[in-house]
Amino acid sequence: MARSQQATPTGYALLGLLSFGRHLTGYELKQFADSSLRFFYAAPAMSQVYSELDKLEAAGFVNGRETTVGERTIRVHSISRKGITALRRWLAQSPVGPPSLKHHLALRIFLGHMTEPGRLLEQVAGQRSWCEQTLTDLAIVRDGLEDDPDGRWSHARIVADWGLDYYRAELSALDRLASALAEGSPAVVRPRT
Amino acid sequence: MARSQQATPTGYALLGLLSFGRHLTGYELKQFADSSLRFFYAAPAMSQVYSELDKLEAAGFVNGRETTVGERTIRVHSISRKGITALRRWLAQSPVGPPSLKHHLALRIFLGHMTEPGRLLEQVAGQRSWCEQTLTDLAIVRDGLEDDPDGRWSHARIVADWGLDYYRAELSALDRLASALAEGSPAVVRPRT
DNA sequence: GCTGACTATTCCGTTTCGGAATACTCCACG
DNA sequence: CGTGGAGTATTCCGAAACGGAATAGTCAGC
Repeated sequence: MARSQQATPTGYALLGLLSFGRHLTGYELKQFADSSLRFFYAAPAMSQVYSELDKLEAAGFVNGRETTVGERTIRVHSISRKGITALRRWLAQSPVGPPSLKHHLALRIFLGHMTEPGRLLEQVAGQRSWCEQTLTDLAIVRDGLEDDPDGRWSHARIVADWGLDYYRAELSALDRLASALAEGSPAVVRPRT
Repeated sequence: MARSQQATPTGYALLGLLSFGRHLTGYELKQFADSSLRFFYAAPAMSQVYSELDKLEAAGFVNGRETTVGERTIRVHSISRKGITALRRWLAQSPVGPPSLKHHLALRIFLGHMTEPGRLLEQVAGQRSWCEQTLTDLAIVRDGLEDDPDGRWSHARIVADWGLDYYRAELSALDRLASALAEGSPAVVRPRT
């Protein structure tokens, strides 16, 4: 029976989205991920959403129901009782790894000896505006969670607030970074090796 | 000639490590990554270090030299002139994507409606101690960069300082997270702040 | 001379990414 | 109406990244 025991972390993340109780197509699930997971857990690729759904369904964790809309048949997914159990177990038992971060800008700075200082500052500025954008996007999401009669989204609110903290800190770290670079650069007339 | 044009991001990251001028085995390169990249750019798997080195060498970006040590032949790698050019070009031209983050703890919180509150707080505490550990590790690395006669590590210092900011912020966000959770579930007594 | 930690490399299967291809739906505009 | 473009829904494919285990030599200490 129990096929490959467990789903993959991404599988559980998607299962978790379904645990909010909605019945979603792969496409809708992807949209949901893009407006929630994306702020703290790199949203999976479209293709992966579908392949995970297949696997989750094979494991009996989600139920897929086909519906016909005009010419085409679409597949709507919901979490199964078995899926709920599996998810609970995973949440309770699987070790929580350290966050994994790929900070492309930090890599650029680290290798700053191979770059013109001006370019570096541009890149920091670019990052800064991305960060501001993300912050406003998140603020909008957070506001949308205000109206929550049955308390289903209370943890989502906590995470959103955490995210606001996180991105605000990111922003100010970016500013300090910019100063540090500006301080260091003008003095440094470097002969390129 | 030019095989697949460019290396992969991880390839460039490793090439960047070699750009500090040392001649390293795959193993040493991995160690170097583990003590530098790891703080801001998930260090690549051992296996990947070797496969990237192969690709970089095939592209002419690194020179591999075999040396014999007793019974075995080891391969020492250094960046080539062509590699330096390629790296510079990549740093100057490739767009700097947004940081990609997989915050496993945040996912757990987000799905908190499927978990016991106590378990959640434990997980936050676990994350907190990981974070403290990382912070002290990074502080040690940062100290080691103090002695830098030829200024080669000046950007590394800037990144290290940025990282200290980053992880300190992470830590306090974690504490606020813990309070938010504790508030929501009054049953639980909060451990020391 | 043995043992165990460290150095060095390779292999293999799975997970994840990313983008393109396909095709239907629905609405707005002429 | 009817057509075209934005949005919905799914699939395919190849490349990138991960992770852990297997193999094997080196070197120190006992």
